[in-house]
Amino acid sequence: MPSTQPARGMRDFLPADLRRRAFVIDVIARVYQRYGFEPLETPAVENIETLLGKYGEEGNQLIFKILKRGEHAASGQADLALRYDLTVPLARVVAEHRATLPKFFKRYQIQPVWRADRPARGRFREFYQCDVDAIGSTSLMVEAELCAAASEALTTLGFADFSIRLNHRAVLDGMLSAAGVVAGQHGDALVALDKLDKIGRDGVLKEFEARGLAPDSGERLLDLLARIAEAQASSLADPNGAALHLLAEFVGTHEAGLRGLAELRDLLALAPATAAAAHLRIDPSLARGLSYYTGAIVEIAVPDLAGSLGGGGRYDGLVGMFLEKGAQIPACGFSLGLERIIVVMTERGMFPASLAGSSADVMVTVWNADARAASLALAHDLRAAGLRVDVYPEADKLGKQMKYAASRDIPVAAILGDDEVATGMVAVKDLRSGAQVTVPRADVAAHVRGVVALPA
RNA sequence: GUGGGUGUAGCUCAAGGGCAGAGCGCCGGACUGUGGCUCCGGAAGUUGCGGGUUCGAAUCCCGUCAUCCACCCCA
Repeated sequence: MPSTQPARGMRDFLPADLRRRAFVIDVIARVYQRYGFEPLETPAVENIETLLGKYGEEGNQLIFKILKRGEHAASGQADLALRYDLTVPLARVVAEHRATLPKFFKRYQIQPVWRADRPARGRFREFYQCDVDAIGSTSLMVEAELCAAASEALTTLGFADFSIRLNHRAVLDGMLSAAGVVAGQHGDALVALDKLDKIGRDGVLKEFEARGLAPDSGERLLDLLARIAEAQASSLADPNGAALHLLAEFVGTHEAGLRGLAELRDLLALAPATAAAAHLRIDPSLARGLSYYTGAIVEIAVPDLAGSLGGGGRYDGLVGMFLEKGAQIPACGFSLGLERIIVVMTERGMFPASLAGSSADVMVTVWNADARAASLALAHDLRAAGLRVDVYPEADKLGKQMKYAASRDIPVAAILGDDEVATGMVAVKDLRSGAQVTVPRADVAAHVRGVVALPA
């Protein structure tokens, strides 16, 4: 007998799970829509060349590959793959439809992605991302609106204590160059630096050594980060300004670094007018793993989760990888991780109590075989009146039917027995209070509404 | 990918070489027109799977799969 468990890292979503997921997705989608983003869906499967080389070395290995079919099946070669994120498929779509899409294309996309990763707490092999991206503009207005949209989505869900860590790839370049890290080793240095909050100062220095980086470069970078953290803590009125000041000192005349700092200043100047205002925090140690980012990068953190709730950034070169040589279309996007949000909301008890409710407002009982049609007819009328109605499917003993309704948390039973049919009445029982009244058949819907406190 | 924990009834868990158990749930009855409370009875397990040690294995050993935790990485 085959196992009844879903494949490793995959999950079945039972009704109670799905209600919570649908609630979160609905909140996020509505906020995205309010910011003028349009819906998009793309296939689960992409040609493998579409995905390869877009995510960096780690990413390439985590792509779920689909072997060639037919006579090539034995070769182990893959020509298709499950999508790894929603950003690369978007870049492909933008390149494919660039002639007809609006000049500034703003889309949101809430779909599953797949990674051949080892499952862990809050981490799965199939999981949903909630992406918003704006294509076609290099303006920092775009970053500001994306941060605002993500902030508003989280705030609407009930999060108050999140921070949006903010950095810039060009600033990182400037920092590393100023610290004496040669261009070819920037990636290694970033990976090490990114772990500062987990492994501490000494851990980062060891990483530098392990990766063949000059120890004094590491020292200088760590000193800078420590000075910035200190300055942020002591300038509560303007921690971001203090951080930018120190970064500017350190970066000196590095051209890209100066450009990045100017962009961060620009973004911070725009943010006070948005929902992201209180949440943005310059964090010079933020690097992010994906290789396609070119400008501002952000990540959302909450205190009680090791990983992030979401992240994003500017990727002005990605769409160009699907275009004729030299062509480029600027883009910037943000992704909220549905699973992470649900984990934290569940732990904190943030879901509204109404989500735990039942699947039906009322259950119609079935007296005996002859009464089956009468019960269906009653259910039909109640449904026409807008109620959610379950009909017990068999003519079991009434006690069993009541027990079933109670076990499903259905608040009302409509009992249609011989006596009721003969007199044109229906017995309506409130299963929560035990109160039962017999009302004329025509009044059942109104009465049930009253019992479950629905508006007429 | 690394290290560790755990797999026994539908669920939560006992039994640590000598007859596989409890609570909850489920089914039937006390109550043939009414759930929750009570009482009585019942069904239910190849102890994850495969091998080994032993007179005898849920228990010890090896392997394997699943799952959880901490790392690595990420959403």
